[in-house]
Amino acid sequence: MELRHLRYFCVVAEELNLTRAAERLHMAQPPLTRQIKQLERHLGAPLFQRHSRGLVLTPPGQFFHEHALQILEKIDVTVTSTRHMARSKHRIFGIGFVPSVFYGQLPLLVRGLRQKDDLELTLAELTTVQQVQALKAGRIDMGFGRLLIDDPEVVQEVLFEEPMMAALPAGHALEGTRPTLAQLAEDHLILFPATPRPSLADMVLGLFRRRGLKVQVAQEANELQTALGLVVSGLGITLVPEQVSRLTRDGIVYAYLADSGITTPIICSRRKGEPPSEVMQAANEILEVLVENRRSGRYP
Amino acid sequence: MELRHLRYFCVVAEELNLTRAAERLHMAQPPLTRQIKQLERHLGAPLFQRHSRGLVLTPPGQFFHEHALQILEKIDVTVTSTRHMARSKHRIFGIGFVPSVFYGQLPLLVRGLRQKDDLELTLAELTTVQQVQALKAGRIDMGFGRLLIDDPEVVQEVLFEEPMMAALPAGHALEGTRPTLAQLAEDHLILFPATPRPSLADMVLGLFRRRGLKVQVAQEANELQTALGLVVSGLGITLVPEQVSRLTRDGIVYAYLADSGITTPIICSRRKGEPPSEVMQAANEILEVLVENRRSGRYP
DNA sequence: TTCCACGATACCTCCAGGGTATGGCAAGGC
DNA sequence: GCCTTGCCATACCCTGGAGGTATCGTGGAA
Repeated sequence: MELRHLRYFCVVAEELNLTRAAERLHMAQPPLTRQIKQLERHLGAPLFQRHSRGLVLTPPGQFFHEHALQILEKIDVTVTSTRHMARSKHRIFGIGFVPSVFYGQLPLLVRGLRQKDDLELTLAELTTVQQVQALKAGRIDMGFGRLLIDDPEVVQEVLFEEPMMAALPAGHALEGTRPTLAQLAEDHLILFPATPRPSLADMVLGLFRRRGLKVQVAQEANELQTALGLVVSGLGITLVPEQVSRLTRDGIVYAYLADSGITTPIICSRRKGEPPSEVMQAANEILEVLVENRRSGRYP
Repeated sequence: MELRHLRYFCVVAEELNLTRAAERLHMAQPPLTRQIKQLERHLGAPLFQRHSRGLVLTPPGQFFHEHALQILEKIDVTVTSTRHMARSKHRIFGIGFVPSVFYGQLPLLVRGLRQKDDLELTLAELTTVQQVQALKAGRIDMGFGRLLIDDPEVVQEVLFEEPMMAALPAGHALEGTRPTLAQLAEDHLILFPATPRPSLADMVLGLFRRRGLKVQVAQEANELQTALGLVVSGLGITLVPEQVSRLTRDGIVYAYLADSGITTPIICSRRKGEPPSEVMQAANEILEVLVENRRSGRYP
């Protein structure tokens, strides 16, 4: 499959007529028909129902159309940004983070670093795995995630272990108790983030799996707050880091777990063996203060 | 540019050696060199620095690598999901929504619909524009967004107008006041969601633009809570729908605006002229109750 | 019944992807 | 200092496949 397949498909999906789509694409109708058939063979899924006067998208065709558009859009954006970047001329300090660590002290680190002159920070939402890859490739300089990853080129430091709490719909039978993972496993689970993986979602699944507990995943959400919205909807329960519970939300109650040791680490990742730059030293100092504050319970 | 360019590029970026990359790709080294050069010409950006013993990624190359991997991954996922869907056999009621509407009553609509037997809901995070496209294509059946879009095939109903509030870092000079948009325009603005566009971000930009106010966008974030994290970081301020302020967060204060009429609509979009199915009727009834509750100030 | 719109197939052309051969450069080893 | 080696870039070549035209088959509209 090539991009031209996606491009051709999207135009056909919009026109629902191969002849008109071919005109838009400045090509003849028969080769377009063949390219669409080639795409369908590759996917092993019919994307259109053929009729004597035009086409109708099948449900898989509708699904594929939605995502093909997103893919083409992301490609456009990536190309444009890459071109833009090629014209830019300055060194930046890149920080990668998973969104769930942005509820605690990380914003204060960013605030501290921003007070330094002549430093441009870039912040990228990346999974921990992506952070490790990005560090190795030099795309970021520091990463904050939740998963321990064994990589000889990257050093990971556990800043602290954050307890996980259950997020339950208000009125849930377990409200006001300290539920066990076994009790929670009887409910449906809402996972976040949906993609990319592996992520905190997989860590959560691992918690249950290691205790021989089977869970039913009711839904996945991209954003943590969307997951909480789904909890309000009654689709199930979710597990969140403790800091998240500080944002009280209608329809949600949080509960500490009865099981001990149910924590998620906040992990700082750096490249191994790299003498720290001045910026990195400054970041490390700010981090030490933040970790000490967190350990001693001093919040801003 | 085709997908093979991205595939070749990613292998080269991993190996940093064209000869080894060619071996991995089961092709000869000279055509691989040409394909990479072709990609660089297309981008108008050098992706590698050449050395006598291998390559080094340039910063644009690093950036492009990160995104190319995401694109290829999304393609893989899309292909797999499309194949899976082709084997599936059932009709679903699809709801599209922008994340910021999931802080209010939408979760209750989902909860209500889930009580109906034999109904499978799918929930998709989509911009309002994407919702209109998805409705027309039959990919979803109802959408909840923030932008009015004139489309002859889609009916939009404004459920209610939600006031926008300023989210300020605690300690901000405007804390405890009712700031004007002009005052806010003097600060940096944090926008969300970053992509895709147009979205609530553009609606916010429009608020300032229509009053002849220029804003400086300090950063964009994908998630609303990440944007709030950036506010905590001191990067700037952001505007959020009123419902969001119910989640109090350390380091953030919310302020009603002095200007009147600064609201964001919650809009329900449906296909035009379609006789409502039983499910659609049920959804409409639940919505009416929710809207009435919201108007009369009765919260659950 | 006839006409037309439309997608699918058969056959054809030619270009671009991938091949081999080879050159140039620089780092490493002796 | 010289030779060897690793590696990327260019020149030239071949052929498979993308895209072309011609035409057929089907079904809806007039």
